[in-house]
Parts: sequence; C-alpha cells; structure tokens
Amino acid sequence: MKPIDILNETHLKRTSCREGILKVMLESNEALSENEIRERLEGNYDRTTFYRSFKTLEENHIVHKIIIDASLTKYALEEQYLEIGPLHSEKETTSMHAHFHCQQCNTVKCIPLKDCPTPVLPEGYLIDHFELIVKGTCQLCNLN
Amino acid sequence: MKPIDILNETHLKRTSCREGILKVMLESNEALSENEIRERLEGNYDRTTFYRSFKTLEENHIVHKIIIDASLTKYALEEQYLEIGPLHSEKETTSMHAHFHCQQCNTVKCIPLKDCPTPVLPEGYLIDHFELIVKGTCQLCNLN
DNA sequence: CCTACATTTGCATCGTTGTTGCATTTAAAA
DNA sequence: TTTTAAATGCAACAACGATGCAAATGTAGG
Repeated sequence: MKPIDILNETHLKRTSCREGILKVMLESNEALSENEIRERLEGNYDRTTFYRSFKTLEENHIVHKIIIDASLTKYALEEQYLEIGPLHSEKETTSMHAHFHCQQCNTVKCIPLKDCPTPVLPEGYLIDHFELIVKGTCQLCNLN
Repeated sequence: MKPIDILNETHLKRTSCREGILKVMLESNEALSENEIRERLEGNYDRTTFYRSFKTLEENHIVHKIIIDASLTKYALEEQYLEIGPLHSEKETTSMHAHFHCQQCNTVKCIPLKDCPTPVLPEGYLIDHFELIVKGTCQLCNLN
C-alpha cells in the first residue's frame, strides 16, 4: 500500500507532509519517534504541521501513538497498513498486539500476540481495551 | 505504615516535602497526579523540589510513575507500603498488577492480578518485565 | 482547465512539564 | 553544638504540544 492509497481510502487530502510521514513509516518496520520521522523526511515542516498531521492520522486510525515513558513517544502504522516485515508476514488476524521496547537499542516494535487472555479484574470493572508494554532485549541486540 | 517509617526504612532524610507527599499518598487508595497531590498538601513547595522528591521516592522504590498518556501522569505507592483499600485487603503476594484507567472519572488504580501469564513473543526476544494498562469504567462509575 | 471554497500550512505565541546550576537552608551525625 | 552532606528555592532553560490567524494549497464543481 502506498501513502496516496491510504489517504484516498480515508478521504484525507493528499498533502506532502502527510504523504511524507506515511512514506517514512511504510519503509520502516518499527515504530518511529517524531524526530526519527523528521530526519528521514525530505521536506521540512513546521512543528505544528507535524503534530497536526499526526493527530489527523491518529484520528483516522492510520497510525497509533505509543508512549513508552515521559521522554519516549513513538508512532506506528495500524496493522492493516503494514505490508512488509518478518514479524507480520504470516498475515495472522490478531486483534491484539504488544508494544515491545528494547532497553538496549531503544527501538519499539508492535508484536502480534497469538493468544492473549483478557486480564481478570475485580467485580465491577468494565474493560474497554488494554495495552501491553513489554520491555527487554530485541532479537538483534540479543545476537550481539 | 507512616511517612516517617517509610523514610527511615529507606534511609532517606525526613524532609517535610517528602513526608507530605507520602502522607497524601497513604491517605489515598488511588494513584494521584502531581497536581492532585499538591492540592491536598499542606505546605507549598517549589516545582523543582516536588519533582526531585518524586524522583528520589521512585529511585528508592517507594512510589512508581504511571504514564497513561501524554497529559496524564500519576504516581502510586509501591504495593508493600499500601495498608488500606478494599482492593488490597486480601494481602495476596502478587508480583504483577495492572494499571486501570477509568475513562469516565479519569482515575487510575493499581489492580493486583491473580493469574497473569507472561506474553509469548516471537523467538529471540528477551523479556525483562511487562506493563499492563487497562482502560474502561471503574466500579464507582458503573453504578451511576 | 479554471474557479471557489474548505482545508492545511507556517508563524507567532502561549502553557505545561521537567531539568540544571547555584546559593542558601536544613537534617542528622559526630 | 558544631560540622557536613543533602535538600531546597530560585532563575533559567529546553522539549513538547496547543491555539489563533493570515497565507497557501488541494479538490470538487462547473
């Protein structure tokens, strides 16, 4: 899937900022921070434009924000827009994924979970959804 | 357990700011934001002092920070220092707890989890620990 | 293809959160 | 009580993110 297709599909205007962000994200197989995206982007955009673009993409369920801690926020494409990457090649239809944060190389990846039981909470709590953040060492860092 | 006891036990100086923060947190059965704590606090402290106090309490494993999203950070006492609250009365020795965020009243609570399986990740990932954030409606809001 | 209109962008400005350096004050050990 | 290491308050700074407004741009309709 290409940036333009995604924007058309969601009835968003195809502006160069949005296209650029999506292009960078489609080429990456991990979640990226605002700065990581900006570095790989061709054009130069105002911070405001950048934030507004993310907001729009988020509201239209194209990307989602992953907050690891106060100083580490990353963005990832929604699963349906991912095309490549070894982790997603099996085309499973998992509704649930974890956010894996490698404490060594500081990368964040969405990891599809095969069987993830809904946590059991005490009586009276109504669960809308849950988020799972896993911290540790990624495959690449484990090899070294 | 009293604020002073906690500070003595961890060999921290008993300053009025630390004592105040711990007093407020011991009296609450939910996680509190910086502002919520400041409002309930008697003295008036500089923001810097406040942040440094939290940092010290965190480093000494007395409280932990819970980041729900970019504009909602709360602090909770470590389980061992909690004394009251219906949710903790059973004195289970759970190593794992979820952070429940009520989307209606915006409160955050630590919920002990009875059986929480470690998520299964693809080959090569080494898990240090994981965090579970559950969003939904709390007991109190469900009654209304 | 051109026009009109709604949307998006860039800029200036503001607010919040959190950090750092430094001089002063305070807690606690001697 | 004295000493000293730690904590505090203040000023300044940096990063993140939001808002209002004028200018630029994308797109639908003719």
